[in-house]
Amino acid sequence: MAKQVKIKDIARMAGVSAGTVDRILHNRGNVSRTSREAVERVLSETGYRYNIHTSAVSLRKEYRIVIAIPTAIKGEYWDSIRTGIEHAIDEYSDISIVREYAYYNQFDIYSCRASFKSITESSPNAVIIGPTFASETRELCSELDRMKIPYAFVDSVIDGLNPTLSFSCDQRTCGLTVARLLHLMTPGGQDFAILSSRRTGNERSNNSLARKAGFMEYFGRNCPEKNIREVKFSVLDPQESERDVLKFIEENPDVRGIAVLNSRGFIVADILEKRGIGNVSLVCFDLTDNNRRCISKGTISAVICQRPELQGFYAVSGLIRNLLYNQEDGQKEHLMPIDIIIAENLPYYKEYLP
Amino acid sequence: MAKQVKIKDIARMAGVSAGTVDRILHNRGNVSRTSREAVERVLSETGYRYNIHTSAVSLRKEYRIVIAIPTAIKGEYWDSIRTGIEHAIDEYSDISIVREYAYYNQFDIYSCRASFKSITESSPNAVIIGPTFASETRELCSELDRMKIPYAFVDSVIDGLNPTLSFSCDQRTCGLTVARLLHLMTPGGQDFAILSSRRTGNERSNNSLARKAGFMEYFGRNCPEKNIREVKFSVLDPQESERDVLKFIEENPDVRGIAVLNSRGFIVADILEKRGIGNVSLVCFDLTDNNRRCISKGTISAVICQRPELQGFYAVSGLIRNLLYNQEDGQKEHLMPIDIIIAENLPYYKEYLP
DNA sequence: CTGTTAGCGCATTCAC
DNA sequence: GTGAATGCGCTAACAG
Repeated sequence: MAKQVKIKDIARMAGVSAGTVDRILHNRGNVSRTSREAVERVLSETGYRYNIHTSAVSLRKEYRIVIAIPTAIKGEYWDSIRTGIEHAIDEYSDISIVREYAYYNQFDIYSCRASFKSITESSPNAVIIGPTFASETRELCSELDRMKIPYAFVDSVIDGLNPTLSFSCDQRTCGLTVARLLHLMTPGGQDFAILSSRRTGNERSNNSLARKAGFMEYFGRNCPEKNIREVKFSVLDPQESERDVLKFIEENPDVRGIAVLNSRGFIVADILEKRGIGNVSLVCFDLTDNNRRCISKGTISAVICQRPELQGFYAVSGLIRNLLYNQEDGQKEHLMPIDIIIAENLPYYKEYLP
Repeated sequence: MAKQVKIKDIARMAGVSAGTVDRILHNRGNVSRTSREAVERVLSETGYRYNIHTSAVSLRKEYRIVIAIPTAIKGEYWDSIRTGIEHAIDEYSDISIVREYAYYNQFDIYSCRASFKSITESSPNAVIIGPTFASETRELCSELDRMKIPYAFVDSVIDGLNPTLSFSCDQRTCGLTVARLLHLMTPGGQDFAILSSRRTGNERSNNSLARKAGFMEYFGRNCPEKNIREVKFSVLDPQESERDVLKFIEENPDVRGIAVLNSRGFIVADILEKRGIGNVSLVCFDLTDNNRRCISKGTISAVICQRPELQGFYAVSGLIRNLLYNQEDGQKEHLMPIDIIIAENLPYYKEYLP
């Protein structure tokens, strides 16, 4: 039963006017110590929370949010993040939000630099960053810090930076989970493999390392006798992919379980299917359209989903809360749930409903 | 870029006043056919959506929502639903919502009748129902229909009724998923078992049947050679439970995988652990505190989670939207995702974050 | 430094 | 059947 008390009430109770209370609530300065103390006391006594609706009504500014993420190709990982972002902007359509995408090519550091440069030049009200290149991101963030522009990370976090908010999964735990699933999905398997992408520049390299560490940790702890092979394959050139994968399979006929520690599991699945190799189980990351197709078909056994849509959604809503209501209170680093998708629960999987 | 246009704009464009537009928007009658048509045309042309904030501000009514669910014991299934409900009410604290719980004992049909009777007598603005007893629920709903009170189902749905909203999982698919997990978790297992609760009255009986059907369907389709035993055990009297479970294990030494098609998996897990029976894997439903403990410990292999908190949350928010904004548009029946929880992804599992 | 005041967009009387 | 007028709680500009 909080929320009855209004700004006028606490003004009266503190013996000041509504304007003063408002100044205090928004750290807008120009308030005497005595007033501030009186008001703050009443504030905490009453547990005042202002009405988000009336607040939004009065506060009729326009906010510009720039989103700096790798190019979002329909049905792929970054597109899910984008979907969540759009969803949030739509949900908050009562507040004027202008969003601008500053896409960059995750394999091209120059495109990243160009994109990041344009951001600080346009001085937006907030930024959402899908960090790929560490040092470029660092530079961008230190500039944003200087300009006092809030920013949120999605997908992953760069060490040593201090974003307003971040949304990502614990990648070591993802690796553990993948290992567990692969182990389960490969009854009697003795040899396992990690396939990772060759030539992906810096692509989420932190993520990949942590995933691998988790994966190895699982097998080291639970079945040190298993052999874990590792090989890189091309994810850009289909012919090369096929050659890489088939060569690996030929040379390692005892491998029965393959983990692809990125979202490109479908590439491997499609190759194996095409060649009629059906006795190998496959686990990978991210519920992209292609992976979805392979799970239904059974050529991928399981996928780890990091709730990319929700990451995007929360990044926007969190930044809006920060901009509108200075809500710094909450947690800053959010570790998302790690979802497990198999053929059975795929049909009903979605990240939000209404 | 919708949402620029306001009520005054469309009033002007239709050559009427704001009041008339409002009457049309809220089906409040007293409006001429010509006006209505003019306005509706402009409305659809502009894709008008009114501002949820200003709307909420003006619309300063108090709403009473009654929640009729089985008694929520801390850390158990219905308590998660309750948590989601509370969370939503808190989130909507800007709108005056009074909630009243009409708990009933899910094993006592008389308590259910009494609880349901009190509901219609108090004529609330909306009702959330966790349906257990089918015919009692039917009666309640037909009364609510008559009184034109919107109601939402959580956890499950009763056939032939027409709730404003419903949130539940597809139980057959849950059964399939449990079967798949149990199959995976029990390498080399030949005999499997379903343990279900004895003496639970009508407890979610529809759910149980559908779950079992899904479970049997999986094994029938994928490994018809496996034997599926079935036995009931007490979930109320610990001594009796123990006797039931141990007797079953003794008589069926070849069973290596047990599915408990309700949330009481921990009871079986604890008994097995106590007796040092470690070679049996166990899969059950719902991430209760007890099940959580058993998953961490490894005495339960996997759990299916039906996002009860989100069910509660969405039931409230959906009803509020219905009450405030007559938003009948959206989908009515919502089938929740089916989450798979194992030891690895348990630590980060949560239903919402910020 | 402080109090007063004019809206924000919408819902709802209340005269016409 | 209709339009003008009032107020919701809060913000921000302005006058002191």
